Amino acid sequence: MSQPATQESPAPRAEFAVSVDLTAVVVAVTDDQPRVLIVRPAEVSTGERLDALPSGPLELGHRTLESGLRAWVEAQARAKLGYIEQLYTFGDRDRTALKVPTGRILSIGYLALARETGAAAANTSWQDWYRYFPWEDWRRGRPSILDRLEPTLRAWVAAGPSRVEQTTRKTRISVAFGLDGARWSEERVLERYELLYEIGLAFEAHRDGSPTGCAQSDVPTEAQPMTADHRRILATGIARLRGKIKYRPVVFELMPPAFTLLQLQRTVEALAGLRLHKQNFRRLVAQQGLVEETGGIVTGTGGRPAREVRFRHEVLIERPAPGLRLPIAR
Amino acid sequence: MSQPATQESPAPRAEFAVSVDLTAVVVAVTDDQPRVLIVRPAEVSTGERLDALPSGPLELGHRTLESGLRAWVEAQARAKLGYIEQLYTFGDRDRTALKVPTGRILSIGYLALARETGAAAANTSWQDWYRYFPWEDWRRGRPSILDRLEPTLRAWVAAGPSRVEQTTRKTRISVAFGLDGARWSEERVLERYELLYEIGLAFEAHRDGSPTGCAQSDVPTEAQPMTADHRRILATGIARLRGKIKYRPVVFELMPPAFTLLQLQRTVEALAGLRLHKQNFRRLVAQQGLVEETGGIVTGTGGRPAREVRFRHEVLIERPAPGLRLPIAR
DNA sequence: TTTCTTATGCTCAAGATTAGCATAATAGGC
DNA sequence: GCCTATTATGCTAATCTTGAGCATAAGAAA
Repeated sequence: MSQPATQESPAPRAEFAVSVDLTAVVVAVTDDQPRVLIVRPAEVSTGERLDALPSGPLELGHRTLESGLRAWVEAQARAKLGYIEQLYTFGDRDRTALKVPTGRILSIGYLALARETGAAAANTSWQDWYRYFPWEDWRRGRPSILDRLEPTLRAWVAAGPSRVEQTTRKTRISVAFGLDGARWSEERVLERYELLYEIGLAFEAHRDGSPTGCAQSDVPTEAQPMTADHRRILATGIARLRGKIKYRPVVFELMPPAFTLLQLQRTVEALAGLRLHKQNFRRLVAQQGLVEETGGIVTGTGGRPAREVRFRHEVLIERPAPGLRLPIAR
Repeated sequence: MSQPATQESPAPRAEFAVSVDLTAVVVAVTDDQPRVLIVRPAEVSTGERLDALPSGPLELGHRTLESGLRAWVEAQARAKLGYIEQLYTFGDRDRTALKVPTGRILSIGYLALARETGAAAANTSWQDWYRYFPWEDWRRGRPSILDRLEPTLRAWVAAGPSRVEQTTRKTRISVAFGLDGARWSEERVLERYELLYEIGLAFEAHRDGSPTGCAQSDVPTEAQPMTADHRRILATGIARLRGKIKYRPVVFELMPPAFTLLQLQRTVEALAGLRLHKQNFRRLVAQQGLVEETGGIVTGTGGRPAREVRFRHEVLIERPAPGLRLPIAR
């Protein structure tokens, strides 16, 4: 056993070649659709042109990981990023089509929020994120693709090698996909994707040569795969964002400076993939003091004109961490 | 601008040497104190013997990052880890005493929960985490060290180069440290440490040669520093755990199989660094169905004997994701 | 036996949530 | 100009949740 790396250790030992990719999930909401910035690789070797997230290798010149990411994305998309947060670092040896016997590729995933600007740069485009996860959009009711996935999920449960394993599998699909009486939980995006990968219902599992529980022909064609582990990173980003909008005022990073309450609601609905109760949504926003009136009135909404509001930046100081509470003694 | 890394790209390019350290915050609670597994480096070169978290380099043999971490920690501490989750990946070029002009050290931090077993392995020990963050323990009221820190914080505010910057700084210290009427928020552990580092009230800032706003003599001596960026990783772990206990039943990973409600409360209090309201805490635990009676009675508590309870594992299936809710339309 | 300490049951008021109904104000078709 | 569809917004009743506390039970220590 070698010594742990400490302050006193010598220069980093290159046990093997590690290459670090900084990968971004850049989100915007336009026309009530959640969009993600996509890069189409210019080089085609296999004939497959898989969508990719903007990314690039960590370089010596990057002072911090975040500044490196910013540099790559801003160069590729010619857009300025606002809010950024790190998501997760992926480094499974076998979760890629590209097997490197002497090295390893790490992907450090980031979530960034932006406002879609008119023209995307060459080779980039904004894509509806439900293109990659059609089962995640419940705004018009339960997505029909779930009916097509369910038989394969059930078959995988039945194929469990033991009773105990079958029970475990049943619980997993019930909780993840809201089956057998369980409630759909919009935040379990990554859990669902990982389960589909494991079962073999994600194209990437077959591409990577991972062991799967079903045939490649069972993979639904309407769900677009992505290059490398990018769909996994995107799932992580969506899950994080869906969780975060509930306790931090991050939605406003996606809104124009002034907007109506319905626009705000539609944006949250687009992200959560759910319809929300209008009156209660408004009360929630009002009582938290998240917005203030600009004084403007927006007509042409097809009904009574709406008041125009803007984000109250003061809330960041006033109520910096809403969220849950412990029963604190005072 | 080079091409983004994609599935089709060749073997990873070693732009420069990247070495990846897997670092663990291993937490246990014993005698109502939150403890963290610490490694004392055997090699001493500078005369300083700084505490370190268990860690080791990512190696080719590690199938996943998590299994690599598990291997390192279990070898160093001779203990099995239970719950594990990834925290964050740190890679700031200049946040270490060790400047590597041709490479970079990444630290991937993990949080692991354990039960303290009798004897720690040689070179390892369990340390109270408030040894590194004495301002975080409010169980016996406001920690006095805050009185000693406050003048330097105020001086840093006053030293802001502009009125705007001074206001920003004032808000930052108020929110982070619960000054000027703001409420103490137990989750802002990392924010507080980062602010102290920036101001120069953390030893590590002086060690790293980072620009600081105060003299090294202002650094409080009762707060133990750590090697490399380990105190930053520990702060991240504490913050994550303090947040997580509110919406996931992770505390039970730290409890013995059977325990009393007061023991459970003291454990949560140890982690949160706060005193909790007893009756309300019990009601919370009861109404969520988190525990069930074992039938046992524990005497010798210094008062009326307590019922013995155990964690109800079924809750993981029944209520898989409590947390906040959006006003969903049904 | 008294006193202290902890365990546990119960209550009350305030606040937040869920699920509605009702009314106001515009656009568009006739 | 009038009716209707559509959206905006105000208001309410029932239900849950939370904060704070009182009262009693049952051991341990003096």
